[in-house]
Amino acid sequence: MSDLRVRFAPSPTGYLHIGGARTALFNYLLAKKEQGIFVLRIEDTDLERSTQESVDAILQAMDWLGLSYDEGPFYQSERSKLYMSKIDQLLAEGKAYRCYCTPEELEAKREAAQQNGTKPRYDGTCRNRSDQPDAPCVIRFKTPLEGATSFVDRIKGTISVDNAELDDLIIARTDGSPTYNFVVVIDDAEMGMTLVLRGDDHINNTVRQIPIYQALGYPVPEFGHVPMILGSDKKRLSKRHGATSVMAYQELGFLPEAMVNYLVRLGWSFGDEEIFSMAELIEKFSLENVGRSAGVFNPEKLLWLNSHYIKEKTPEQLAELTAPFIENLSLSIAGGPDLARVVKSLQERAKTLVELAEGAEFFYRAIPDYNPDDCAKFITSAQLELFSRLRALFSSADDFSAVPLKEAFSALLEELGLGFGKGAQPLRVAMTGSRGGPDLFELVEILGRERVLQRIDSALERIS
RNA sequence: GUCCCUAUCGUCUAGCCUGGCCCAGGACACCGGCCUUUCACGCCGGCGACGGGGGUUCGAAUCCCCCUGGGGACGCCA
Repeated sequence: MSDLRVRFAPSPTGYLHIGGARTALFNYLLAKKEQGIFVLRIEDTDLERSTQESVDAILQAMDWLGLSYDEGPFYQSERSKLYMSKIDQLLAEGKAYRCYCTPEELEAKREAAQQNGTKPRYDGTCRNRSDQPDAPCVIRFKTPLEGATSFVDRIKGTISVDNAELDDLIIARTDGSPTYNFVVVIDDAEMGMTLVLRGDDHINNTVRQIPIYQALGYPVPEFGHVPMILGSDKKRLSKRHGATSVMAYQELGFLPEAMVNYLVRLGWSFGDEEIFSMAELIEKFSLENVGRSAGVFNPEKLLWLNSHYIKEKTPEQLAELTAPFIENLSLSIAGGPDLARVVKSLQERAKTLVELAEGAEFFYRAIPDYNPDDCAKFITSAQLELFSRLRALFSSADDFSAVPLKEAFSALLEELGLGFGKGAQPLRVAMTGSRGGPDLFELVEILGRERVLQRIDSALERIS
């Protein structure tokens, strides 16, 4: 048991996306590895945009990935009393002040600064005003005017910014509600975080938050900033690049093991190893091996990992996972061939559960969907005798299993003077509707005598 | 624009701190071959990178500087 305390603090304004999932994962892994505590906190200070659906979606996605938390979820919306008292404290100590500038005035100042070629910052108009009129105002934090704020980032090393670059940030809005940069500090401090590990888009926030810790007399935690995830065009990952929601990948037929493995390897490495179970990650993960630069999200590699984990499942596990996807195809599994045997025959051919379900389709249709081109080639009057003989063979076979069936089939082909491929392809198309798919006699066995005969009859019908 | 971060194959990365073992290793993708009744899997092989320029050094992917590229931040959002 170490005293490490880390957290994941999403704002419930949408689904858990790929980037958020990775920071959550890194925090989780670190906590597990160090036997520390992983806290979940919901940052819902923006009441306008926060929704319960988003909270549920985030919780569901974390659960799917296997990221359990030790404390929480805590909701910032329930902690306003604490925040208010801290604002009062800063005001009383002269470390914060009321600002009466209107949004319009600020907007004008920002524009002027942009024109000037300098960073738009609040100019401190109200910082030293002596009157305190009873008018709408926000509360601003007095950022140190001189010196620099620096910290040693656990991933990036020393980061330092001149305080002159910073401005007096708003810690409470006109309606009195506290803002993000303020509540984050209070929560991270009050919840005893020893390390704040978040996306590197927060680096700028970190240097603004450190003076607040100091003003409030809190110990400053350690920080680590994880690089961003980019799309294939090196732009920040967004919907334009495809699915960004973690749960969208679940619907696409991805396994959580694959997602976790992919996410962790995007920005972290352990020598030449590529495949990691959660248990191995907990053992091997460390911040030292996290890269410092942004990475491009690569769906191809995710797909490869997914096919790897599909192959690793037992047929029974896979059957359970695939069943809902088959039902999505409006097919009924009940009454059809045994699903575990079906997925086993398809297992090494599918990269996703969706592909697996699609591959299983012909098993669960009364008559397969015949591919016109393949039929035109393999189910023709030239195959009339073949199919008739096959019908007789299959109906009279004593042992309806792959090996003896294949032997009998080979003997028949020899008798007819046909090569194996000449006979196998027509049979395959008759059984599955097209070329491609599992081992022919394996699938024949799985279908069983009744369905096989049905399909041969159906093929014979098509010929005539 | 200003500030912060960052820079090895198309992509994820190893190597960099502690220069020589690196004319740079692995993985995905791609290409070719083998296996095979099909499609896949698998196996074997191939293509492919130290962003540029200056230093330092006997020697630099590794250390220093500049340039350039990329990302982020600049909100009464989080």
